Amino acid sequence: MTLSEEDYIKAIYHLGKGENTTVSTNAVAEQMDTKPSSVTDMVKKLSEKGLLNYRPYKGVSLTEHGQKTALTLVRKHRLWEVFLVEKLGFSWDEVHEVAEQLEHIKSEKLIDSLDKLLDYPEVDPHGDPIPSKKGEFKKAIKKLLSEVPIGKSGICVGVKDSSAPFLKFLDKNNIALGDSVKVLDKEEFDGSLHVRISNKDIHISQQIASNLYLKITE
Amino acid sequence: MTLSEEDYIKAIYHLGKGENTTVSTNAVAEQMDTKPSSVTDMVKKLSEKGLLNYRPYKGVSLTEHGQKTALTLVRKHRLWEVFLVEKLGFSWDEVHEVAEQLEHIKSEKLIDSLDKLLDYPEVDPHGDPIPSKKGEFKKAIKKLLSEVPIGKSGICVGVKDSSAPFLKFLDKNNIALGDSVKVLDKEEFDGSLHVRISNKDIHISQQIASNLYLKITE
DNA sequence: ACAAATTTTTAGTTTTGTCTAAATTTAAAT
DNA sequence: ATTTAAATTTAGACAAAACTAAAAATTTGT
Repeated sequence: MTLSEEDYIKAIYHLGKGENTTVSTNAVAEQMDTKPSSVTDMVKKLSEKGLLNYRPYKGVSLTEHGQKTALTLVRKHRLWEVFLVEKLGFSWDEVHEVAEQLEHIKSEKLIDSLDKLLDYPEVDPHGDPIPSKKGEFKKAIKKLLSEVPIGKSGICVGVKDSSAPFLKFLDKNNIALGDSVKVLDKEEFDGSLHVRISNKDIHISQQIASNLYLKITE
Repeated sequence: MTLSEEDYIKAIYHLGKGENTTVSTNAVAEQMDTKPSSVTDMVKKLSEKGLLNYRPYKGVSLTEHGQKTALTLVRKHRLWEVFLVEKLGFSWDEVHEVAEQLEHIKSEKLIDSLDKLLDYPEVDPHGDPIPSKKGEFKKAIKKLLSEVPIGKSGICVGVKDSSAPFLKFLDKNNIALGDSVKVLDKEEFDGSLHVRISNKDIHISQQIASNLYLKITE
């Protein structure tokens, strides 16, 4: 598999949102930041290789084999993201670009050892689940803080908005990846929340709450 | 810099043995496992980019800029090798192929953080020195055990021959990377050695001794 | 249902890095 | 000092992956 082929497989996987939906040539072109005609060419090649089901004018979907390939790439990408944050002190918004490169490294032993080093994490720094070696994974274990019901707790696993001002806010309030968060109360009229984060009670606006992802624990 | 360009720079660097010698087109072709005509093309391109000094029929050498680029690549390659051995449990002979891929990852922050994680190592698992961020490094600090004089000590940093039987021998005799070795005595007639490794005295044949590298400490 | 708009494909180029075969330059040998 | 051999370069072609412009198929609006 070339680098470019892998990128197409991943793009098609993500456009199908993990489900195995059929996606359009145009959608792939936009995702890949390329032209539809280029997509047609590549899609033909990949369907000849047995990775895609392609019907002209009708769109593409991943074959079993393509699905497996995509999951392996997602697994690699997300494990590297965990590594960058946990072991090298990268912040959430810095990891993507580097992981995008690292996910193409070919070595099964490398990725299995990395998995072990990181103690088999289940989610990446954005709260997205990491497929197992066999390609299985739990999905949608993360929720926006604003959608967590009163009384429930979770672990802070990611942000939706990774702009500097937002990250600065989190920093100022000592909110970090991995922190345990419990929703104590909600204000009806403005949607703001009272939460407990590492034994401190703080008041959080609706805007903030709708940009912070939790992995629900209880 | 493309992947291929980086590979040429590294090949030319290694052929010049770190010194800035002029190397021939044919030598580069052999090293890169490609044809001399391909080398000519690439070498022209790289000299236009200011990385190589090229005179037709006379060979190539690295410019200042090329030298710097090569050292950065070597630094990345060797740091990744240390990572693979120290953090992921790879053996000496498994690291090269993977490091060959990892060295192309582009992120200064990544490599600096890795350096820190590994506690700023000075040599890679084969005993070769790791250039600093600025491109400085000590050279030739490793010696074959067979060339270490009686009474001197060193740390086991690498092997010349990484065949399975040899590595198995090392394993059986509890010789591992990082072990401290002292040369006690030499037999004149067969070149075999009496050495002390982690408080055990053992007898080592000339063949073995001439395949084991030490970093001399005293 | 049919014309217009949109999407997708085809055909023909381009760039990067490679190759083969032929030509040229340099080095070696008598 | 020629001739021969070896090394190197040039010329022309090819595969991968992209692009542009034009043609064909599909979808949409009325």
